[in-house]
Amino acid sequence: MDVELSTRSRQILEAIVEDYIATAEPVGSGSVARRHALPLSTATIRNVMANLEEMGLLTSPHTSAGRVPTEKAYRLYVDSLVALRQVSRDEKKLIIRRCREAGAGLLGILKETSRTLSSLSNYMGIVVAPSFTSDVFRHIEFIRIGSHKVLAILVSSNGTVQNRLVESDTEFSQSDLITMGNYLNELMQGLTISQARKRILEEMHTEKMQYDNLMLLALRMTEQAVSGEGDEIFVEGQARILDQPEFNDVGRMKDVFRAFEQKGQLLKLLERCMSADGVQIYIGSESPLSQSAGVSLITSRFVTSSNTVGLLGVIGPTRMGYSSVIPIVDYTARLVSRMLAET
Amino acid sequence: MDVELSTRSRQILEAIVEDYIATAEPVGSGSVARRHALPLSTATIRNVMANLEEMGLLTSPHTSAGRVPTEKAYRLYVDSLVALRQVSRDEKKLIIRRCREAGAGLLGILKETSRTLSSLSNYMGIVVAPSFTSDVFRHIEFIRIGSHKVLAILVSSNGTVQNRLVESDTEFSQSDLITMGNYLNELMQGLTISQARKRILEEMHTEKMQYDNLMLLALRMTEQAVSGEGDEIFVEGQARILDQPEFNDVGRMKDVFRAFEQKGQLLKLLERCMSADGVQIYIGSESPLSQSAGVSLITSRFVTSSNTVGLLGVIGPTRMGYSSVIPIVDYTARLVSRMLAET
DNA sequence: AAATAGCACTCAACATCAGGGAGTGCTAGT
DNA sequence: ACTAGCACTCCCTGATGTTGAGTGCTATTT
Repeated sequence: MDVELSTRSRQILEAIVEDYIATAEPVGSGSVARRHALPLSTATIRNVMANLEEMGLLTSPHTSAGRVPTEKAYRLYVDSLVALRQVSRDEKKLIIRRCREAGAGLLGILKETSRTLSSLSNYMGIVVAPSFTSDVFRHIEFIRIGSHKVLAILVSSNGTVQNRLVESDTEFSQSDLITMGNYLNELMQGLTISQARKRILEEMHTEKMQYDNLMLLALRMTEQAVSGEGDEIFVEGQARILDQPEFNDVGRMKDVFRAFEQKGQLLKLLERCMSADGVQIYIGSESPLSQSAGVSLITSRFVTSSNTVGLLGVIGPTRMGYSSVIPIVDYTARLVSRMLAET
Repeated sequence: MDVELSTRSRQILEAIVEDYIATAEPVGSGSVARRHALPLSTATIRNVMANLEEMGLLTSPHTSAGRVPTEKAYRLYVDSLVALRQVSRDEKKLIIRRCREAGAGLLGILKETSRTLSSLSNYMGIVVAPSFTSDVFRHIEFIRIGSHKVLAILVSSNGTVQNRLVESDTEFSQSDLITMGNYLNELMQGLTISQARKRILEEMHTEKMQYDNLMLLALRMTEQAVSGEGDEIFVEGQARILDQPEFNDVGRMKDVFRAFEQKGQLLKLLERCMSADGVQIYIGSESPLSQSAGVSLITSRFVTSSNTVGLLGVIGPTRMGYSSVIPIVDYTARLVSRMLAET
């Protein structure tokens, strides 16, 4: 499959990919010769281009138009042609500053980060917060709200707070709530949230519990608090991709926006990206979002102080400025990890 | 300015507005006669239409096209022509069910409500959560997270929880934190969050505080927790308006999406809508979002159990199905208020 | 044999033009 | 006071022609 490519072919392919990324228009032999000052005639370039087309690296929208890179070409480009730009000092500063300024807990930082990613890349920035359930339990607290309402507040190690309003038939005194809290804090000490949940379910079926109404209720309430869906995902800069010429077509635009309507779905798709370390690049149909075609995804994982892992990245058209976006995603992931580690 | 309109003129205007709402296309004298079975010839209708145009209620995009209602016409239509549809039993059921199912605290309900509004109206649903700062303080709690990090958790009467991670130079023991909590709970009892904030600032300058380092720190931390921006606004169903033919134009679409990018801005604009009771209708340039033209806004306030007030509504094109959307917004606001009152 | 120049060919894009039709305004007749 | 009739306007559609960027092939040069 992977035919050997001569240096010249590679040069030309690179030129075409980069031209196309820059202009969004099919690039012809003429433009390549002109813009890249290769010591070759257009005819020669045409020959090479014909080869590349045969190899499935280029297509032409119609006979008398230039060529457009295929996904395979982008893949090749990303794997072995692209010269990654350095993240500039200014960009670094911006990322750091934004991170600092957010400062309202983990989620605040992550939300701001998705903004930053979007504004630096000029595409959509996304951040998937680390799953709450894989974080380590830190503290639970019950606060009496009404006669039959209790607010359960659950804090995990990375400082994320989940709260759940729970109704119950019985009425609790404040001291009941404290007793319950102590008991449960003991019970879940050092476990992850999902382990804690399992432990609670076990405990609920213990014999002694059948007679301790109070504790049984406490367990029930905690179970509810602990079983939060609450995985957060931040998508920012959707309006930005409207500037991309490929989305001038209303139909395509709808596709993209539809895809981002239900974040639940999105979350499931993105989970696949979290398996590997380092920057991951998904081009077009490789991307888990493939339903809405023509979209590429560049992601990297980050870790929190409590060793849970989240995902951040950029979504844009396949025709994306890989050379600058890849380093930005990489740098941002490292930086966020570092920032969170300080916590 | 408000010239008397004959019954016939009003009938015709109503017909035109409704036709245009249904079809999004300039409506001519022919269609009016056909679709609404008026006992009039097209010529007569034409005369009337010419009058209406002169009054600034209609415009024609060009000589040989039909007429399109102006904002003024919509205003008139909404004020005195429209026959409001009843909210159907099914719709009511849906609203209630969605509300029930959400159930994860105030914000959960509101988020779901914005979804519901969007799906029932087929436009964008928006909900502005009641401002946290005007709610009544209920409880504050400090939880030790790291050696120099404390998580301050602030609960208000309607069950909303704000949490803020605070760093400090001093190290606190758990019992310190409890003392602080007790003191502050006492101090802010019965105040609204913004009153509480004022109280704290006063207290910080009290003479006795200058010597009680612990309490001074506690106040500082609380001040941070209390000064949260955290006003939430939910916008749902943005993709839906892409189906509206007026937004087939990419430029206009961009406008709208841009406007919704920074929710902070949006919030400020919407505040204006919260002054009056009942359903508010803003047509085109009347709407606080007027920058992105051609948009109407229908809102109504709702109240929580602790008497703070929020806003909910629908955003759509000026050519909006007022007859069904107005009752939906009205009903939803009432229902949400009722649901929250039960808390 | 590899690179180039030359040339005929293709095809989207743009402009031009005519016919059709929906709609209008006006006038004269009921 | 309404309606019928009619000339007129102007968008829309489709047909037609032209242009130009780009191609593939072939003969020629290096």
